[in-house]
Amino acid sequence: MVHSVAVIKNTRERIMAAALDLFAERGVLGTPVTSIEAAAGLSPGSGSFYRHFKDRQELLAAVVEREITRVAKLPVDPSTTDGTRASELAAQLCNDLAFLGELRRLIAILFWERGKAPDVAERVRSLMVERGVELGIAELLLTDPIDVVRADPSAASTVMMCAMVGYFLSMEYFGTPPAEVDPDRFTRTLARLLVRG
Amino acid sequence: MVHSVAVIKNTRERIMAAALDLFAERGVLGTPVTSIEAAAGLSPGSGSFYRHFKDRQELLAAVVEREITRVAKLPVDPSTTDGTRASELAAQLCNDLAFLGELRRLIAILFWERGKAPDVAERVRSLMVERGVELGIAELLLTDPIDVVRADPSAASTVMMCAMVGYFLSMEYFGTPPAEVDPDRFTRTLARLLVRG
DNA sequence: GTCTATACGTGGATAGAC
DNA sequence: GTCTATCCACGTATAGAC
Repeated sequence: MVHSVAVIKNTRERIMAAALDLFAERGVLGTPVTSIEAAAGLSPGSGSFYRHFKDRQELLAAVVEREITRVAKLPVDPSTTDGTRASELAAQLCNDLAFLGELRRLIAILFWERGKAPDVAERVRSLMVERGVELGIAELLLTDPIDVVRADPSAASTVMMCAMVGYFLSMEYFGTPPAEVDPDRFTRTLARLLVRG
Repeated sequence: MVHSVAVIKNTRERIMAAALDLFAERGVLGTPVTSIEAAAGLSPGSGSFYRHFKDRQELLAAVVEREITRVAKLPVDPSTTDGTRASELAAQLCNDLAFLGELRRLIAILFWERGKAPDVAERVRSLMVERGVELGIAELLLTDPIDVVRADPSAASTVMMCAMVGYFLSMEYFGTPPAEVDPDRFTRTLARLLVRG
């Protein structure tokens, strides 16, 4: 029974896809429903949007939920987490940078929404931490750690995470890192500060 | 000749002071002129605002300019930059964290304005970099540096700056650092990763 | 399910009295 | 220099035809 399933993605999908980009780019307040309609191929100003969502807030919630789910399901690029050498950690950090790239829109929306959505902030934060710190990296740091890491492993993890987040956000919001250092040099240097070899 | 100078700060000042906070808190788009008037003790909805500024954009420019000037003039808390020991760097980093605190509103406005004000982004960025990296810290790192720092000093500086910025922004936007690490532990650990002793 | 048309509210900005 | 009053643009949201 085929029921002639629509070949073209249905409108609800197109609205969500368009809104994700627009919300990340201009913020929720900065993207009127009219422009969402336009971006979704609907006539701007017609209330066609409202056949699919109650209002902009409901759309926002749906979009964020969907994107969190998508990102959470992304496979954890392994890159051999068994050894302890700096080059392996550097590779792991490169993966983490890519993961932050996937979180880009969510982070942008979060920043636009500032205090307005503490629950979203918390969920995005734990996505970052779980992926970046808990899952593999912490153990990597704990394998034959240097003195500083041994002295306070969670502080060292925090430094690592903050450096990554700071680098990523500098790129996103300043258009460039504090100095002119490319991702490869950055992750390599960070890794060498944290582990032996 | 006293000319009876106004004891109460004049309205233009009050508007700018109010706007700085409101813009940082809710963004420019998120703070109607009416609310600026209210916050400045004027009747909201009266156009009294427009006797002092042409429009909101002009106000924004004035406010940002003024705040950049204020922050740039802040004295560079010295905290003895002569030695090379980790505790001294940590102290310096604590000062830097305080300095980022002074930049708080500018950074917030910058984030709200995203791509809209690349010139402001550049100026805030250089305020950060000049204060944090160029001015004292770079030399500190170069005095009897550890291998990693010697190998690529500007990459190491970048890691340091990014860690600081990442820590600061995590506090501001997530309400907490990636893990529960207070500023003191954070700066101490970061310092120990970067210098001998 | 999308359109045209429209009612309504909020906020930007000006006019003119005081 | 601040007020009241007002105009206008824009965006939200609904009604009803197709």
